Amino acid sequence: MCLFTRLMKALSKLRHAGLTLEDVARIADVSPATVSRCLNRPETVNVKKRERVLAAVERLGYVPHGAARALASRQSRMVGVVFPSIDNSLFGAALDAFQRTMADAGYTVIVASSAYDPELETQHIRRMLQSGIDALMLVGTERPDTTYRMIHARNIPYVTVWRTPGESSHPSIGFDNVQAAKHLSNYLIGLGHRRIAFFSGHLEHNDRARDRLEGVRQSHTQSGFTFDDSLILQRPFGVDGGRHMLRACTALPSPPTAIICGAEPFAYGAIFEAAALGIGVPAEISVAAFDDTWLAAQISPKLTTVRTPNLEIGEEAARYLIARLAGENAPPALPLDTELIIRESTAPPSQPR
Amino acid sequence: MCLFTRLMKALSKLRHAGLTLEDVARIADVSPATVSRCLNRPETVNVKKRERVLAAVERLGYVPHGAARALASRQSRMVGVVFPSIDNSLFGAALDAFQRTMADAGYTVIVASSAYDPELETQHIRRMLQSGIDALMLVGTERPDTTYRMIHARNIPYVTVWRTPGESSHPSIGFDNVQAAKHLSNYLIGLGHRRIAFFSGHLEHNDRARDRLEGVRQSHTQSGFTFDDSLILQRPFGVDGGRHMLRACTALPSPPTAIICGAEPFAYGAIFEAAALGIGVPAEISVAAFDDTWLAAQISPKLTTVRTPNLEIGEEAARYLIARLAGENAPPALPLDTELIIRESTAPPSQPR
DNA sequence: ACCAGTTCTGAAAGCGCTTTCAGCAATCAG
DNA sequence: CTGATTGCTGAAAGCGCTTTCAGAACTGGT
Repeated sequence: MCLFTRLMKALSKLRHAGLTLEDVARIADVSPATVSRCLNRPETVNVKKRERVLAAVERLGYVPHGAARALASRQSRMVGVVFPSIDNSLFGAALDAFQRTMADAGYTVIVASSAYDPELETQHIRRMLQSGIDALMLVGTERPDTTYRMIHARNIPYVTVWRTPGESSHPSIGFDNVQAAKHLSNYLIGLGHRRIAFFSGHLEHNDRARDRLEGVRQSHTQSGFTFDDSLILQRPFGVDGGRHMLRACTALPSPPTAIICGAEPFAYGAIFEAAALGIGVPAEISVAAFDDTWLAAQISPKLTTVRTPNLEIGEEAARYLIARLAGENAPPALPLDTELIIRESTAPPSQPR
Repeated sequence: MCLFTRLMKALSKLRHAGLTLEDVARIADVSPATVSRCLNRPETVNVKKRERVLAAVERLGYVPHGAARALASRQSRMVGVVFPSIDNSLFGAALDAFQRTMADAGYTVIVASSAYDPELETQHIRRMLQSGIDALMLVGTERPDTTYRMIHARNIPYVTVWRTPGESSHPSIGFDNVQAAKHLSNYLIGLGHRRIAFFSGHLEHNDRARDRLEGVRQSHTQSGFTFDDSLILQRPFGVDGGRHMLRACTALPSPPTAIICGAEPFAYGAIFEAAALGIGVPAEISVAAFDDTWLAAQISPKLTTVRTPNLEIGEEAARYLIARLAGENAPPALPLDTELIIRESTAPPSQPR
């Protein structure tokens, strides 16, 4: 029996290549249960014994086995994030902040990128649920009911970001896209613009973009103007999309005098292309956008844009989930503020009509 | 006993809020072992029985419990990545590719950002090892021996990226930073430049940056010129660093005629600041860099830069790890190619001496 | 010196899955 | 028709940890 046990232990060593809690227990001359307690709720263990155990842990370089821990305690201390894209400083900033806050609370973050593909998103969510994540963060609220059912079935806290709680029934941390867009549009209308184009990625699977468009619409209506739907352009996300759309809309019989870009890369593209075409910004056409990523204040002309609280979103989302995970019934944070930052890319139209 | 069992089951349901493999087994009228086999090695199960089981899985919406699986099978199907920064399209692209390739092979990716802080990196690695990752990807090879020992102790495959195998004894996927820098420097020297500045982030914890500097040095030596160490500037990573360094070095008594930026954001900063200062690029000073991220070809003047295979690095690293995980003793891929892309930001110096 | 109350501790029972192993049935060679 | 082989299957033994529970070891009040 003793031989057998030893053999098994040796074998286990070979495969696992790591110490078990039992090894630590033996060295510290306590029971495995006590070692476990030292690691999880140290205050419940006699101080002398605790020191002995921790010393043994240190000396052996023992690292607990996460899966075993997760299985026994029913929590993995991992949280999942599915973002439309991570190769984008917008989400990058939020992710960074989220990750940092989570790490401070002892959680590990799993990330996946859905590439703006709803089906891929579902797949990632399923895989993460399966990995046993304790919580989940998603962008926007638009996704099939079946997906939400999957999440509810696991009964874990989750949070959607980049929109406000008001805009859906899901716990949500973000800002009011409609208001932000309305504010920007009002500013442009105030400058005298009457033909405003809206540059966007595909609206179909992007509730944030649709919200922003809605804000532009409302701004027009409430100012007594009509928004020309033919000035809504859609292209794949990226600078090139912006270049294309600028070319397309300057070629129109009655071109717009201002452009609102649903995302900043479109604005860069528009400004770069305008420069290449010899079209003055803002002299001949004004350009404005959302997000205020690092480039906005660097290019020339400096971009008028709506600063969105990207970092804060990541941080608040983490804080909310941590609170839920701790059993607190915290409400999701209030809507965060956006700020219209007026720089050089917007001006009154050259020939006001 | 039966009552007790039932009670336990019910309780488990409440907490886990999910089906167990046993539930599926009961519905499909087979043993749990068979269900497990259906999920893992379906070909070993009689086809009729298998269909019955899979139907039950489908019908119940059963999702296996990852931690239990990991514990029993000794593999978590998760791989870890620690990057210096994820809010950076450089690493973003690689991460995206890595993640996609890994997902296709059924692996989940855990990411953490070390913010270029070696201590934070160690901490993240420890945490990931603890989470039970099956493999690990790290940037560069410079880190304490203790960290590598931790990894070896777990006996999991790992790969370092952004350098070539030759540059260290660790499995490595990337390109030859020294050669790439030498090539770029040679080009500048060939144009007639004799005073070349090197803009860099902190060299201390960045082997890639040091390699690039080394390449610039070698290029000078082999061309018979001496590289002026006082032209090595270091600032925190980012556009602002580039702006500062440009200002600093144009104020020098004998300013450089060309700048090599160890990372692209410095080049953007330099070009933006030069524009603000009315310094002509490349008329008065040439600017070149590494990485060829999306912005390089968009700004004006278009940036001369070394295209680095960011995406390929992510993909190849994933492929390598997948092969190792499958038990193949694959060697890490060959060094990847870089390409000097000559655009508009470099030209012969105005007054060659 | 004794008992109630308090603090700690170790034994043991799982957590939900994989995997080994023995056994049964079906198949095949002789 | 027999014995050996093959293909599938279910029982059962863990994987390495947490957590419950009962009891040991103290504490202080009387």
